[in-house]
Amino acid sequence: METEEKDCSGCLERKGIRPTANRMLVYCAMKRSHKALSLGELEEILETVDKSSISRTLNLFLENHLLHSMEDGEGVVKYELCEGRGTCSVDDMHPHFYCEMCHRLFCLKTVHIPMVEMPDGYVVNSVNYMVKGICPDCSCKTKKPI
Amino acid sequence: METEEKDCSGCLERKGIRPTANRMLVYCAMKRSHKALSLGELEEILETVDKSSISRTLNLFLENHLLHSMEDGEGVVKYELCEGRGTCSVDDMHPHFYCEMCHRLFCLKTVHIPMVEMPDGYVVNSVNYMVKGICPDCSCKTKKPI
DNA sequence: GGGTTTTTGCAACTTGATTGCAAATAACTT
DNA sequence: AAGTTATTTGCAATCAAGTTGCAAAAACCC
Repeated sequence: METEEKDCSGCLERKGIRPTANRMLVYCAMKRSHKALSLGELEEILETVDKSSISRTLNLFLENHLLHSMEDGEGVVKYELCEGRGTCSVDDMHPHFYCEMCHRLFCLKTVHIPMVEMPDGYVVNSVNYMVKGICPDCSCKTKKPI
Repeated sequence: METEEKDCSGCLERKGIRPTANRMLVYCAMKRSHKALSLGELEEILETVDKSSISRTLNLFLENHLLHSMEDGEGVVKYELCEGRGTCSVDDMHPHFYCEMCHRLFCLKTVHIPMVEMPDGYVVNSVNYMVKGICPDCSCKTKKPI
């Protein structure tokens, strides 16, 4: 078994997830892609794995806090592996930027999400900070004369 | 015409939107509900208005910055009227909390969204701060013995 | 009132995602 | 190692949110 695969199966087993071939493919694909992926995007990458299996795998990973999800600005859910080994602490997360012009989603990995103080009684599992607007590429294309 | 309706039509006209009967119904429904609503929820409230008309109305309002949208944590888009008169500035917005147990969405109107510093070139139009976890109702129900 | 534009409702469609079920695979037991 | 059970997978069907084409209705403008 190659090292990448061995790494993956370790990560899954540590969470009590049986590392089947499909699950490792999903995990590795997400690890290799350094951005958030949707079910549809994973389907394109993993031609051999059925959509429904990917869907079930993602939900399994989600339940076991192996990844977190966010919506991409147009109603599509995207998934991203948690950085910290397993626990998806709020500090690990970064804001996302959705460009309303080119409809791309950017990970702002250099920016830290400030945590707000929650009213009593709320248990926080994850935080999504989504900024919408115009990305650098599009904003310079559309620069209006002043 | 009742005062509520007159208010609504004024708000729409100020934005250059013709205040038709349906549009006023949508606007008033959102004003009366003090939480974010989805297309489906509006459809239930406004039995007389067709889904497609509501959808077109929401998109029209969105384009004219009369409301802002966010995703509710399960891939459904929710809409909320902008607070400030018309301009939906980032300061007007509040975080939302999605309970992973009861699947409800809470508006944390007392909490202010901290603005992060964006890398150069990004034009910010809106910010969504979405916290996911367990709400007070559910967390006390599921309190585990220590 | 007559002509034009805008809005609306209906039905059909698109798309992302989930589910039922039987076949395939893996795990367990003796 | 064979038989038994449990888990996972692929396929097709289904669900649900949202949008679109189009003709009828309503509003607008002389």
